[in-house]
Amino acid sequence: MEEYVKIFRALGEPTRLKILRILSVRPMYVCELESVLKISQPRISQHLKVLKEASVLRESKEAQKTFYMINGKIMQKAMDDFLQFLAIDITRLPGFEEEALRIKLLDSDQCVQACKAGEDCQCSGEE
Amino acid sequence: MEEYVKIFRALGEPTRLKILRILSVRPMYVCELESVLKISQPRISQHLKVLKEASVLRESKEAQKTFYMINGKIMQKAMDDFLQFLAIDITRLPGFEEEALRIKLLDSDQCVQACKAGEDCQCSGEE
DNA sequence: ATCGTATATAATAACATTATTATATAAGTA
DNA sequence: TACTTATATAATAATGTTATTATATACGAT
Repeated sequence: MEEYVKIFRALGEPTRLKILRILSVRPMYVCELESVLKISQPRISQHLKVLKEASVLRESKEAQKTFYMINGKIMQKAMDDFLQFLAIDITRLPGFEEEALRIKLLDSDQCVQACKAGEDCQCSGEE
Repeated sequence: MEEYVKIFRALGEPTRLKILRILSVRPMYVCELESVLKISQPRISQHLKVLKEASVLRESKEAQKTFYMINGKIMQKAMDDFLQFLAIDITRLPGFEEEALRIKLLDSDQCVQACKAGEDCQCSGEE
């Protein structure tokens, strides 16, 4: 799940989306991005780092320059995988063991049964 | 673009992804979520609000209870649209007029020409 | 070696997000 | 009406993110 958090968080920021949109025209050097975006170089470098760490971008060092390009397939794949992650049977999902159990218990859970039937509902603080 | 920022930011948070994953088992009342997640009710309500404002969730009020469910199609659509947004010709993209122009100028831009040729490169601070 | 260029990193200030605690609203019940 | 329940909202403290300014690294050229 952390994978999805990382990629969505990387994408959920306007400057980074802008960088991404520009790099999708063609791969660029940092100095080219600077020239296109008209924002400071450290700001660009930091955002590039976040995108790179989320595997959205790849870099290619050329002497003292760095060439950045989109990892297009990884983005498509992450989104497909994410929709799968939502669709798959929760009992098979590592990290959701307790939640899966509690959902099962919901239906036999007095409090929630009552809740669903429109009776008293005090579902918190138990266990 | 703000649309994408909003939805990705909403998805880029572990508690919210967890909520989403659980609601994808089936729609639930807030009190059920509380029971499954074992986290505080205001915390859940606040995250539900963020997800709702990103159109990822819909709610249905039933008396004093609120039933939350996933807006599955909107998520699929947002992701498709996003990949389109990256693929479309940038000169046709509202909000990217200046950037499109500067990319065009890149190739006629002395500084960047030099940069690409491996000569001196001082692409910032101009204009 | 020294200098300049391209990029990265560190430190910091400004700002935003998250979780908690306390309180408000709104609906059903006695 | 007063009481309880379900949920939302407000205020706050703790934490994380972003932008800036300053500095470091690493490479090429002189």
